[in-house]
Amino acid sequence: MVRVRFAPSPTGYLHIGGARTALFNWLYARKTGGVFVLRIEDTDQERSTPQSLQAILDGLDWLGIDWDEGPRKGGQYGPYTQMERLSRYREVVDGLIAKGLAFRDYTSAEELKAQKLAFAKAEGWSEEEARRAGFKYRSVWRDKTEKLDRPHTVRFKMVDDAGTFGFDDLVLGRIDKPYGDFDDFVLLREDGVPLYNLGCVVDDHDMAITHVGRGQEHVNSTFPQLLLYRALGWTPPKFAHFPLILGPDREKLSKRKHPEADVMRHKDNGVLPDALVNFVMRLGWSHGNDELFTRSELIEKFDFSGVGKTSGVWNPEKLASLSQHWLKTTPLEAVATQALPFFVAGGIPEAKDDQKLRELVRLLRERAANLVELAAKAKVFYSRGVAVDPAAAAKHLNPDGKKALGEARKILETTAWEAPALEGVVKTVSEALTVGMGKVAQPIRVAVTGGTASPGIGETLQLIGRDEALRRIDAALQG
RNA sequence: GUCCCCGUCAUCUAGAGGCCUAGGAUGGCACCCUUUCAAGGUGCAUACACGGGUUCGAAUCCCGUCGGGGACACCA
Repeated sequence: MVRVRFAPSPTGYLHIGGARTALFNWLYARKTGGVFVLRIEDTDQERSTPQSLQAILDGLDWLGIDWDEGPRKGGQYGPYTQMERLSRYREVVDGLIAKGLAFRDYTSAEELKAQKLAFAKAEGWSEEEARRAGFKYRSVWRDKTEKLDRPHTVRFKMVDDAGTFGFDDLVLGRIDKPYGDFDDFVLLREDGVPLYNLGCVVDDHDMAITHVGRGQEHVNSTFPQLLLYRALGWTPPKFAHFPLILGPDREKLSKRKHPEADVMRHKDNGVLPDALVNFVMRLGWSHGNDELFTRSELIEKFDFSGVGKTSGVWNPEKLASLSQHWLKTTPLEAVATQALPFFVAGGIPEAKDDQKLRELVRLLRERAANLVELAAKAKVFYSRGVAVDPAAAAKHLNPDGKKALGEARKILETTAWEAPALEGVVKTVSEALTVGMGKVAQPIRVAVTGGTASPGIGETLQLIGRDEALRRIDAALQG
């Protein structure tokens, strides 16, 4: 039974990279009939907030990623929030200490920092560069067993071995590193709260996780984790490290530098969740030459073997293109429902979930890349009167244009107000005046919409409504 | 700096030694369609980072160089 997890820390909104990690894992669970666990890694007390947790849950909900165990759901392996599992970490750590595989380190943070600095100085590094001076920490307490009544961390006693160790990554292949590359790393802080490596390993084991899929930034932390599994006598899960998503500047997509890193920003931009999912999937995963995937196709086709190794750069044009595609192909009802808030927010407070909304969505979604654009184009169908673009007027409401418009107005007066009949008026007038249909349709379009671009003129007139359309034409004739 | 990962069109990628005069998608350009816009159709331009090997044959395997990214916390 496959059991995978997504383990965000609630320190901000749902990040695009996190969302894709969640997606890959979720897809794998759904494909294999396995279980998708949502675990909250809230051990960073400084930064974790309930609001962030909510934001992450909202993001997953919006994307349509549901979990089988975790917050709101429960499950037999709970609790699924790390701060509720403190006693378990303590228990595991005590066992490690008893076996001499971990130790209490009474070195204070200040002392440690001083050691680092001294080392850096000896190596010729400046104070700012101390963290990358290559300092490998071996505590003076690592072989001592006494228990003092003083604040201490618990550290893993790094194995001293000249050799290397490693693992077979499902996407990267074999990776090995020397033991000497690692510190006596911290398991438990002074306050008894676990660090990432400990919490992650204990929880993945306790929750019976079979596959750990995460971003490539975690490759290096896999090594200490591997050692922990060994020390605890547990079998490690399989690991799959996914390539990173880079911003347009080719650096890792970060909340700080890249606004597009926020999943919900795309919702606000009027992108459909299926479009964002499709886009983000193709960043780092492929299935032959396929580009478009429905949710069920993704479930059917996803596999870690299709995940690539190279980081992908965010491509807004492609997102826009996919956004438009999904806008056009998603069932009309669903699009209309999602469009309504954008109408209201976009200056059409009177918009309702009615026939008019659906008709507008049907016509306008062919011409918009997202719901924001769609709502903007819909505005003219609700307003009283319309502001005519001067450039459009100059081009199409010249004397010839007005003549055609006047002719059309006369016939419109007695025409049944339905798209096909209204469309026919254009033809009638163009034949009567022996001019092209564009010479008739464009003046009408400019008169009733204020601009040169709109859906078919018949549909446009019908949706604006007889009275309002004639009123706008009269205004244009007089202008 | 050290270690790890990666390196095919501008971008996302297909490609598992001959199927490749390297394919698809997005973007760009042109044309077609056309009452506008959009969509759609057709076509064009643009890539195997570089240098050595291995092989009858390399985008595919090996080595080196260069380039990019990531990790180096009592963050995750």
